[in-house]
Amino acid sequence: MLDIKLIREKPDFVKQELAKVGAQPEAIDHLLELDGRRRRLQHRLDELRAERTRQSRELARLSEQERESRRAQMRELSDTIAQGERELAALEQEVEAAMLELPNLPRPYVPVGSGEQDNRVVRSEFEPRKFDFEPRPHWEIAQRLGIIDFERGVKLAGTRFYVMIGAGAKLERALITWMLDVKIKEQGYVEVWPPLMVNSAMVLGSGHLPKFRDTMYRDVEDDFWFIPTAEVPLTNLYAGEILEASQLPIYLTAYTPCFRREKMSAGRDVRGIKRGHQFDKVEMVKVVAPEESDRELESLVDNAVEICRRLRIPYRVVQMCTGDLGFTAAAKYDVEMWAPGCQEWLEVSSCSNCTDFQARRAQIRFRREKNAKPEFVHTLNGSGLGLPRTLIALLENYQNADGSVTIPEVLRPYMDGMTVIRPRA
RNA sequence: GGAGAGGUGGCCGAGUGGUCGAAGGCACCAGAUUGCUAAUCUGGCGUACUGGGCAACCGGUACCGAGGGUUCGAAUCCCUCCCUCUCCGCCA
Repeated sequence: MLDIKLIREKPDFVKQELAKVGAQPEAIDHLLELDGRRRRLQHRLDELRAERTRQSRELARLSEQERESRRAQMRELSDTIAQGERELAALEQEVEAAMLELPNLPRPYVPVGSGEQDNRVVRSEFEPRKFDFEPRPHWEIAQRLGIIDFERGVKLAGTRFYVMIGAGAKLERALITWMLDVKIKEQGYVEVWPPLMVNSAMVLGSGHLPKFRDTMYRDVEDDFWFIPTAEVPLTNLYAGEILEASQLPIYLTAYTPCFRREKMSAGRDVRGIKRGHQFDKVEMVKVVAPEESDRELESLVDNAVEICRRLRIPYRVVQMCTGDLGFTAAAKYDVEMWAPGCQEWLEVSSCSNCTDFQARRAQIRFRREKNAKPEFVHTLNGSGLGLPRTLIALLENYQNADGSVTIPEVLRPYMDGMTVIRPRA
């Protein structure tokens, strides 16, 4: 959510920034009109209520007969107020709804652009491996090894589901545990095991509601939403709270399954494990003081990249232009791994500085000093990393001519010393 | 799922229709004071919106789990819901 005061004071600036991210600047005019009506009504109501309180207190001192004589007129005043309150509530809801639809504004240093084609590769490492055979796509590798069963996944749940079996399941678990260990032991994150379902206030706080309602699974009986990412529970961990400056920065990490309907991507990436309805992810979230967030984004990217480096898989970091920031991000970097089988760069992490956008929605604040005014924190999030795509890159980069897959060195201790996954007899 | 108890400011805790945003205590902050860690005194000490000073301030309104209702007036009465605790039932 944006700051309504900023919109009131610098509407032209806000419009200009919204245009950069591809939003409709006209929404601001409508919003200002609503907001003006809301404020005028609120002011009139405040005066009426003050008047009622004054008169009510007067009545308290009068005799029953005197009271009776003024009751009708008091009632009229009360009715006027009640009607105004209903109008105000409706207006407030309209303003709120309009505010919730506005995306975040970009940081000043983000390159202006209209879409993917304007993104910039800012760094990369490792040359793509030269194969002396035709590298296979991961679904072929996995099927030959018998570590991913696509047919039975469909049988159990439906399309976009798969089953990992034997060394595949173990490799998934090894990746999760290893990534968490790096986050916790080396990068200063606190491990969290959050609920996988949250209530609607939390999904609103993270910015997934109302706009991305259709992309999430939910329980129809109760107010439960399956998390599309651990960003939701982690960012909301301190929702509604006022933190002390000494508590910041807060670094959180969690491994969780994530659930997505993928309705908007119907028909895309249907092969393999690139885009499932359920997938594993190790997530990182930072809660920081506003002046730190730009710097913290850089280190968040470093934290994600470190996983790629240790796996020794070719990767690149892409800086998103204003047109590709998405709804909540004010600045964003994607980390992509090269998949030689699929012949594409796979987004394994997306690191965002959400500035105070989520903090406003979720009311996460902090005090610089004991009796200082509360200020909104800045929140950041990034994958560290997404499992399926990391696994794709791993299988495709570490495949051998005979169909076996070498296990990266860093993972061997987590695989009971296994060095190669070979086809099952 | 059933029965009972309860949800008040950072915490504890009063308040059962009328100057209650809410006593008191603790904690915290500022100052004063006592020549030791510490004690004592005074003052301050919620959030949001809003009007004015357009700054350190002064005023208005809202908020006592949430939402409705009764009333001239509700933290206080009524209804619904949510949550916590205790007991019972059920269950992985």
